[in-house]
Amino acid sequence: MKNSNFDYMNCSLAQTLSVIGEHWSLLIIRDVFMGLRRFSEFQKDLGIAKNILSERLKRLVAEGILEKTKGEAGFSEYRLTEKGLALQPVLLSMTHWGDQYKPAKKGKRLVFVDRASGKPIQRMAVRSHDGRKLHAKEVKAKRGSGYASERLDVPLAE
Amino acid sequence: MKNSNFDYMNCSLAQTLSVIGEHWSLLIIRDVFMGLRRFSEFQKDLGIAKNILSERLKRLVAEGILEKTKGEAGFSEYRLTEKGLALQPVLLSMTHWGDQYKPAKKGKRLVFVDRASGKPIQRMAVRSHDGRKLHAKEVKAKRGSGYASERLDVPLAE
DNA sequence: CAGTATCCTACGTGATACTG
DNA sequence: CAGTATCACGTAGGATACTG
Repeated sequence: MKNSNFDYMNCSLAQTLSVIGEHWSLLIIRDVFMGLRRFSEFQKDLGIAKNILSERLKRLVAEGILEKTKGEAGFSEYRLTEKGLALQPVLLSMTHWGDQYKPAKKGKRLVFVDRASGKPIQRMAVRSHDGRKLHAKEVKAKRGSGYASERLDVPLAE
Repeated sequence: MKNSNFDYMNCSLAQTLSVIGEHWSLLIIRDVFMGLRRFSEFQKDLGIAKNILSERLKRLVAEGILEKTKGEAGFSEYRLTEKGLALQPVLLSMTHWGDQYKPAKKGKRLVFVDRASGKPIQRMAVRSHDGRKLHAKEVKAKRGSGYASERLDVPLAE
């Protein structure tokens, strides 16, 4: 790839990929969602080289997805910002897809529950304005005001 | 990375990343969602090298995400299988995040609508069993029956 | 503990030429 | 049109040693 990011593409998906679409970033973010906070925890959990981890954390902080603070014990800690927390639908959509199409033999590896009720959350789904679940083929894309390229104007999943 | 995939990790997210977590795959899938079907269309739209595109398409077909058929004109066509269509929540979650945090100057690049009503779909959101939208911090992870590693057992976004 | 600094290797990628 | 076959390159990534 020319410059290893997709900024030049006028596409929100590509924009997102330029930030998190790289081998380690999403896994680090997942770890933070799972409650890991410290450099050594990420390193142990992921088996990632320290120089790479250092670089990735720096990048995620620079992107405003993580924030670095000093923990009680005086060690550095990384936590999700709101921008980072907003990635949860992405993580859960991917996890649900993996649950369905790349399942573990014995059942789901993780179950996500509503902290208040303890009941599992719904599967991530696309919903119409009035809340009905939509199948992929019921959705189509239209140009928005920010649409800038000469990309083919074809309906989504026609 | 040792083997460029994450199969060794007991994690549905990592499983999903091993299939689509690579620079071009998701963008190809997006193109198919947008209605592109042919090798030359992908190549032109993405500016990807032909050998790479060939390899990626082969992989996506092998994974059961795309299926290759002969179109009317005798040319090869690629279409999404149900497994591929099931990735729509992933794509839309990423797109919505990009819309919010990496916006185009003039507004949304694409708007996704319910084909029947023409009205925009809802933003992708995590929902409780009874349909309430949940904030990231209201969700926590619990071990499922397929949980197999000695990973730290920490709550999600505690 | 939480990194930084090097070195080295392998793989993803791009460019180009060729084929059925 | 839809690929395949090579080659050449850059950089992400791993390993290791070192530091505040």
